[in-house]
Amino acid sequence: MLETKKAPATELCEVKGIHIEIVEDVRKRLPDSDTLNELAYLFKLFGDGTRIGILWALSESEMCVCDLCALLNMKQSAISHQLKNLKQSRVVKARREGKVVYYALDDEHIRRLLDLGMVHVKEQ
Amino acid sequence: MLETKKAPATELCEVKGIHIEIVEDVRKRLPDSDTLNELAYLFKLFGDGTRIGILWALSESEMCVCDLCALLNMKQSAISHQLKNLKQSRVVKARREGKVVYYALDDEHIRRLLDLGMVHVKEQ
DNA sequence: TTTACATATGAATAAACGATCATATGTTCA
DNA sequence: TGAACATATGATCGTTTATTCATATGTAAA
Repeated sequence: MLETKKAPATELCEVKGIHIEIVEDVRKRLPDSDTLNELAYLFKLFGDGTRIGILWALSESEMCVCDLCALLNMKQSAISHQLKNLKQSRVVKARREGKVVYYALDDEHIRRLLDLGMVHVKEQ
Repeated sequence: MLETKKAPATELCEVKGIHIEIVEDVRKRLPDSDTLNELAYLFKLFGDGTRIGILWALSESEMCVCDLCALLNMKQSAISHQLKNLKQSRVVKARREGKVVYYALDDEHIRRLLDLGMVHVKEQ
């Protein structure tokens, strides 16, 4: 095992970049970082087993909180907490009927995202 | 503020479920939990600011690691670690040319996922 | 107006995660 | 063969996050 030579190449790497033209060109077309973070946050909501279970279930049928608990075998408060997150980002919507609150996917994009993701998973 | 009555309604809730038929019907159509977890993991990969930056950049152009470092202003090892995660799930692919490794999106589904997610973000 | 049920929520905690540092590996060229 | 560069990776660490518990809120029926 060798000792490091002298100066860390790492620092320079970031600054130099290999293909300045490409980097600058892509930078122009990159959404601003707020937008990218919003996008990341949307996907993060899909990126958890419990939440993806909720979403897939709701893509099949509107369901109340207790239905989701039973289906996914999770505590009621866990489901409620996650539904709150999903609702805040308009991924699901809620409708109260007496004591019961029914949840559903907010729009068709959500279903299409689920389907498209599944295509990638299924194609091995 | 009231004291709790007697027995926790919470436990029963999970078992009872309000709409047994719906729950059982949805259960039949729900993918098995391994598949759902794979799907969640795929979305989780999209659910981070650095990785979504990488992915959006690669949707514009093939780029090497140093290009991505410069573009996103991140340390080389951070980028490399994330590229490893993305590669493991076949979200990106790598091509070596001498010392330089070029990364690109693995297939068209990835680009479509990005676009579809952005539609949701943009429509306020 | 209590009781029971359905849902929501704050606090606490353990687990997962991303960035960093140090260093290793792989490649080219002198 | 050794110096320089590009990339990869293991270990560490601070932060984030999902779940749980306890309890609050909201609603309906007795």
